[in-house]
Parts: sequence; structure tokens; C-alpha cells
Amino acid sequence: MAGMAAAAARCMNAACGAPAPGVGEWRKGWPLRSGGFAVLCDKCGLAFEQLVFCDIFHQKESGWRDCSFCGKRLHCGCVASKNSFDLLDSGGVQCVNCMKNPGPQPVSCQVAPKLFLPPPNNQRLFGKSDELLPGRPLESPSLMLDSRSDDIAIITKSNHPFMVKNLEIGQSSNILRQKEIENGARQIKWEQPTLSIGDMGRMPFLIRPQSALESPQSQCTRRDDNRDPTADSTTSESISEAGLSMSLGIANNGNKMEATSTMERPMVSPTTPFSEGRELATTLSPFQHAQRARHFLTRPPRVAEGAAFDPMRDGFPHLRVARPPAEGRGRNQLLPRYWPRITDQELQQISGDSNSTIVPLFEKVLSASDAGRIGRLVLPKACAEAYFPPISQPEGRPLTIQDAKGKEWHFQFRFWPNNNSRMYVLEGVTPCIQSLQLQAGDTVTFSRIEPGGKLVMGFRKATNTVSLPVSLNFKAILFPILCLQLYFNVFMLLLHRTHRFQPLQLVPFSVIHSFLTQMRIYL
DNA sequence: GGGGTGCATGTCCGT
DNA sequence: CGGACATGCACCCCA
Repeated sequence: MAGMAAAAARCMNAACGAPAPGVGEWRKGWPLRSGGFAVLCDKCGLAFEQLVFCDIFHQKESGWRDCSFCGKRLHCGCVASKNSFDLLDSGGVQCVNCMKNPGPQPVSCQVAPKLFLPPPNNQRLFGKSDELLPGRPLESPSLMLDSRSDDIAIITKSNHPFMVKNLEIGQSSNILRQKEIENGARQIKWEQPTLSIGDMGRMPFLIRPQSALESPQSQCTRRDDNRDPTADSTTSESISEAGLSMSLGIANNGNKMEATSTMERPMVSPTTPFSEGRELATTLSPFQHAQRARHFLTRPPRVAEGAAFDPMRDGFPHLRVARPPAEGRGRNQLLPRYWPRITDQELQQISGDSNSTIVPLFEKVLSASDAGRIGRLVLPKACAEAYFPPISQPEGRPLTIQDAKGKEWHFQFRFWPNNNSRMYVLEGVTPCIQSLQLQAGDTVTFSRIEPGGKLVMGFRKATNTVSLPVSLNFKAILFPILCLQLYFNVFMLLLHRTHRFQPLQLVPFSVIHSFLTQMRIYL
């Protein structure tokens, strides 16, 4: 720490700025963008270590709120304080002490504002809407690119830092930028909605647009689901009342799915500045789960009431959006890898012409054993407990599944005791998997039809199930041919100009290219 | 002997 | 380090 003291003659807390202390020690503070750590005096350093950071640094700042349970003052607007509180789905905040000792929910769903709100899980990660932060009621976040480094900072108009997160090098090149349109209802205009796959892979999640797919009632139900998961049986009851009938919807055909896959059409949601890290791993290689999820604490862009992003309306009908789970017991524990990535177009296909609404619940990439001949589909524990009917016996209970063609499949939903835990499986899936020709790497998406609570199980083929050798052969053959034709056309054009030679009327390159594009052959 | 079932175990990942 | 999950394997049943 002596070296740190030599590097900074004063405490690096701007509110303190104490000179080199005569007593006490320098302490290590927050990590610096340039490397190393901030050097703090003993007082500030101790405050930082003991999570009273904001009491020292931001006494005069806005963004102070009271814990909904104990009333403790919490600062909710800075990086250092983000671990000291939790945002409640029903509104308000909760300090870490109350998080460890949960009590009754202080706010009912009627209290929650009826404005657009991100799904509860998003609220946990994004933060609340501005109207819920009395300290900054009218401030709007702007996603800005820090030109000095590869940082992304969400900064309010008052330059009050809300979130600053170091990102890896190269991530800033295709950063999404949003601009507020000051006139009217504060709509959001997005520029350059193109992200590299690398960028997309680092995005913690893509927010699900709060479109017409969810009724206000469902939002209210979701907030109610914030109750004790073990005591909450809303979902299971709805499922039970629906006779445990599920629909197996072919959410897409093969070609169309590939056209909307994340490989070829990176998921871009203007309402979502960040996505989860597993996205890329899941997309590029369903068998590789090397990437770790990155959860950033940030806020959703301000969207006016009724102005929620509509992919169809805004020209993004094929976006494969990672939709945070809508509700369910234990949904807060659902890993982002299981968040359903289903396009609104697929949702519409499942729902058909009816007025029903499809609520995506979760999805799973089939493993080799899932798609094998054993006929057992291992279900993620959190998902099974959150969205499937509760079972107390290992034998479980039968589930009748109906596909898009009206054919019903009979599964057995059960669990195995496993290391003092449970391992949930769906048995008897072999006929279904064989009929639908599912393979390891394909994705099964579980959704629910509202109203009624019927569950839907769609699927999509893995992006890389396209036979690469065949595809490569196509390219290996067609690419030289196209190159030759291009050169030939140029040669003919030169002959025409120099010798008034009438060029041969070959098929224009653009036409061939268009044809190949329609065949989804990209060179 | 083949297939199904239940459990055990190793690996991965989140905390 | 513990939980979740993929997968291996032993056991059982049946043709």
C-alpha cells in the first residue's frame, strides 16, 4: 500500500481529497480503468470496504431511497451501491439485510405503476424505471461510448453515473447507440442496430418487449409470483386446471428458422443494451458452454407508455429475442441459458389465428442423451420446478402433449433423487423426437398459451445442423464459377469498349447472387 | 441379448 | 465448494 500512497498524494475520493495521511493507512478502493485500484485514505477506504461507500461519497447526490422493509436509506444510483440493495418486482428497493431475511411483500401489485415495465427479472438486472426512482424522476439514461477507452457508460443527463462497466477490447466498435427524440412521448430511436457476434455474445440478455403478448393481468400475476416460491401454486394450478395439456408447436420450418437464426441474424433488440454471455456459446455451438453470463446492472431505455418496442411494428419480426422468463416459482433462479429465444413470428405461428397469447417460459438445447434412444429429456431443475406441475413422488405424473398437427404425445414428468436433490426428466420422448427428427443441439422451447395455461413445446433446429460439407462443397464449386463469370463479364465489357465487341448476354452476376441469397447460400 | 429403469458419478458452472 | 446436469452403468424384465 505504500506504493499506492506514493502514486497518489491525495485520497482519490473526490469528495474527500485528503492529503497523504499522517495517521492510518492508504486503502485499496475501486478498480481503475487504467489498471490498479483507487487509493483511498483510511477513512474512505474503510467506508468503501464496509459498504458504506455512498454514505461517504454521495451524501448530497440524488437517488437515495428507503428500504421497503426496514426503512434504511439506500443509494441506488451508483456503481458501488449496486450490491447493497435489490430491486423489488413490486417496486421499491430492499437492502441486503432484508434480502437475507425475507419478509412479507410490502407492496401489492395494484401499487405498481401501470406504465411499461420490463419483466421482473429484467428489473432485477436493469433497475427500475425512472418513475420509481424519486431522486431522478425525469432523468433519462443515454447509452454513450466513452472514447477514451473501451467502456460503455450509461449516463444520465445530469451526468450522474448510473452504471459504468468495463468491457473487453473490441466491444465498442459496434456499440448500440440510442438517441432520445425529445419531442412527443420520449420515444427511443436506435442507430446502427448491428452488432458483431462477439458483441452479441457478451450481452447479458435481450429484453422481451412488453408487447400485446402479455396482458396487464399477467403482469400483475407475475408480481404476485414474487411471493414465497414454495407457497406459490399459481402456475401449477393453472397448468393443472388446463388438464396438463401441452401443444407441441412446430415453431418454424427448417429454412425459415435458419433465416431467423442468431447466427445469420444477430439478435438485436433496441430495448436491450446488453445480452448475456452464454448467447454466443449457445448459438455457435450448442455443445459448448464455455462462456459465462455477464450481468450488468443497468436500466432499460425510457419508453413511453404504450410505446413498448414491437418487433413487428418496428421492422424486426424475426429477431430471436432472449426472453426472460415471464413468471413461475423460482424464476429468479432461472439461468439465462434457459431463457426462451423465440421470435414473435414463431409465437404467432404457435398461437395461430386465435386470440391466444404465447408466453415463452424456457428452452433447452437437447443433449446427446436427451436426443438419444433412452427417451429421457432431462429438464432443468429450476425450470421444472418453476413451470411444471409440482410432483412429490418420483413417479411423477403424466403429461399429454399435443403437437401443431393435433397429435398428442404422452410423456411422464418425474424426477430422480440425486445427491439430496432432484433431477427432473421427461420420459417417453423417443417417439416425439424421432417423429420430429430432433437431434442433439436442437432446441426445445416451452411456452404457455394464455388464457388457459396450456403449455406449448416448440422446437427449432440447431443453426449448424446444416450439413457443412455439403454447404462447403456448394461454396467451393459456386464461388469459383461466380468469380470466373465476374471476370468474364468484365472481360466482355472491356472488349465491348475497346473493340466494339458485342458482349455475350450472360446471366447478370447480381441475378445469380440474388438467387443464391434466396437459397441461403452466402459466399 | 436387447431394451428399459433407476441410480451413481464425473464434470461443469455459479456462488 | 456445492449444486446442476450429462452420462455411464448396473440391474431387471421380457422376448
